[in-house]
Amino acid sequence: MRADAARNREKVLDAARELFATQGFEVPLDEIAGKAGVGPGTVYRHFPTKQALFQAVTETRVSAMIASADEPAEDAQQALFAFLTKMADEAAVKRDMSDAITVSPELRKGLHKALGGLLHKAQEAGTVRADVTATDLVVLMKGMLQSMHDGANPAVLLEIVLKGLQSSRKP
Amino acid sequence: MRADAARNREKVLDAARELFATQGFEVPLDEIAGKAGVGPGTVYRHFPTKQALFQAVTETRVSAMIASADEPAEDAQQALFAFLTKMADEAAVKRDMSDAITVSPELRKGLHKALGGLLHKAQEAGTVRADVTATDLVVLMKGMLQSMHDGANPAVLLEIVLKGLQSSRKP
DNA sequence: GACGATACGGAACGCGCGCCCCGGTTGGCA
DNA sequence: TGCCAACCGGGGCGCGCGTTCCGTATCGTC
Repeated sequence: MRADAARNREKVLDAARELFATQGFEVPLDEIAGKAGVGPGTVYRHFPTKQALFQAVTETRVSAMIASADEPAEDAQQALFAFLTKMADEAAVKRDMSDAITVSPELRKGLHKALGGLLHKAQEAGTVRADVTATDLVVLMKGMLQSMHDGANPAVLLEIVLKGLQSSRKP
Repeated sequence: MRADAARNREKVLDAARELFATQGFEVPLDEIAGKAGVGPGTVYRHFPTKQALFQAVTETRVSAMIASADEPAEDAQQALFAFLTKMADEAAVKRDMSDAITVSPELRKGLHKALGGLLHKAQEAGTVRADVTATDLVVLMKGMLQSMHDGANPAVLLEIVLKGLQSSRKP
């Protein structure tokens, strides 16, 4: 690959990282190109589609988060809640976290699997209500993450969801 | 108003009711016109904008719901939760309920006010966590209602939110 | 320093959709 | 029944945006 090509690729990725984070997936691709100081055609030389660029930007962060779900934990509920908190913290600052669930099937599936594992263990421990499915949780989180960008208090939202997830059994 | 005009107006409203309910606000206006058996121009003779048509369709239902919030109740928490349940039940069947919050500022304000009143009373009674604002609640509900159309179990989602809203004080 | 391959920029295309306009039609009053 | 105003259908415009195409500039090698 030619040197200027590699340089432009990085410029595009930098611009995309910032604009996807602040405006989400709906930011026009021409705006990304403009911020990167290149033409739209150049973007398409490096990424076949807008989705691919988005995935390139989010994949790293999301994959790291998913990987963190595999670490063994003592308290199953604690592990699940920590994961959800991590998601919420990320989404409170970067707008592309919630879009990743919608835009990229791969990332969605990955999240679904990671959440499913944590959820299952917490349910077996009896501390999280048993009638929630992994799909419910993914979708609920997507809605909650989006709500954070509409003027709601992210911390309060998260607390509500976490409390709501707890099993109703009285100890 | 001429007789055929009135008839067409009704046909448009009927088609809009059905399509907004099943597909939400993003349904193309031409599709509504097509289902009504009229041209797009005819729709615009009766409603100045797509938004106005949407509002005409949803206003009645939402206003009725808002009005029901004014009925005096014994149990403040019960009143709030009943209202939220009503919203969820409606949204589980009609897709335009959640869009109404986004599309129509009037309806959003109305909902905000109604929810704010119920919330305030429930918070005074101490049964609902005090750090939630009316805006938080509107936005949270919007996210939850949208989530219902993404494959989540509406009943479970609602229960999670209701439980999460309850005050943490141990009686 | 010249030449071929590679990459660039941005104009242009296609598409979807909200909205408007106009030639033709229809309803209801005299 | 005839006439005019009201109304209708649907083709078309404007716009935003993802994507592509191509003439031009740039890189790196011989």
